[in-house]
Amino acid sequence: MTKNAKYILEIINSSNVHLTAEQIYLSLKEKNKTAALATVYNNLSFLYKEGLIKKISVEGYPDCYDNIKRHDHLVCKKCGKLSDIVLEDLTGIIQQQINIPILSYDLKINYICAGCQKGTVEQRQGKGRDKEP
Amino acid sequence: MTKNAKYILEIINSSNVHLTAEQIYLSLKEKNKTAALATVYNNLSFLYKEGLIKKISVEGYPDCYDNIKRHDHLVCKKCGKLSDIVLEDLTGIIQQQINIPILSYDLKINYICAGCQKGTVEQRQGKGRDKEP
DNA sequence: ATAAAAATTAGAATTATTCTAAATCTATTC
DNA sequence: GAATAGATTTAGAATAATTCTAATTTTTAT
Repeated sequence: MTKNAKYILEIINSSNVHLTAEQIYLSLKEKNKTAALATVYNNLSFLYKEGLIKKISVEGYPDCYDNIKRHDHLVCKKCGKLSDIVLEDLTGIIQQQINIPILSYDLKINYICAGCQKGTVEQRQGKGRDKEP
Repeated sequence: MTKNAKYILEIINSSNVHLTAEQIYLSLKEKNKTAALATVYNNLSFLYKEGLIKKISVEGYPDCYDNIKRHDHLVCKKCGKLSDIVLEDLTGIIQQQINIPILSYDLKINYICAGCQKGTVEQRQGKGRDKEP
């Protein structure tokens, strides 16, 4: 594993939020001034193939990266906020109902976060320009 | 609801696969020769906001659209194939473990599809150019 | 029939990501 | 320790998906 790959893995594992490639790039630059965004993508792709990190896709937002500890996600339907939650392992319940062996599963739970309930939270930055008024 | 929106909803609801915006555009053109891709995006966005369709994100592949009947998804980790599966509703089990009210959930189950087990399936077309040799 | 509002179109623009080719770094051999 | 091969990184061009803009067309209400 190269130095950059190690740094990037460290950044992901020590973060308590879900970072995008761009955010990881900014963080990597603190350790390695000359790092390029392409290096981040190269290494993310390598780490992902090796199964050392997870990738999370939420519709309307850029992919972000996560550690591989088993956990699920909460997604706020209003502001897009993504957070971790640990629920019981559902593999057994799911496997009972499928005849093919399952490798793993991704569970995203949609809700409205506390901030959005109150109505005073700005939207998470999604793709493209601004979304709604 | 406009004519195009109706057509698009019909296309999504009557399809037994998961269509991308591009595929919906091609399908829409059969009904409406002059349709533009932007119209497809406009209407998908409208239908999504109205809760009339679902949007599915799989890392590495363009978003695709789905009907709103409750069901889960199988994702082949090798070729990216996305298919439907109906499992028991897990809302109860999940809600028991969370104090905030949940709206819904998205469950994606990772497996290796029959074709990939045998080894003779071409990869689903993802983003960018070709992936691996 | 006319005016106002909404939807559509075509194409430019944007964002996230991948690719390319040259440059740099690393490890290995003599 | 220099020469070399291989891997990694860099910088920027290229691409794909999606969004935006502004002009045009369609629909609706008057």
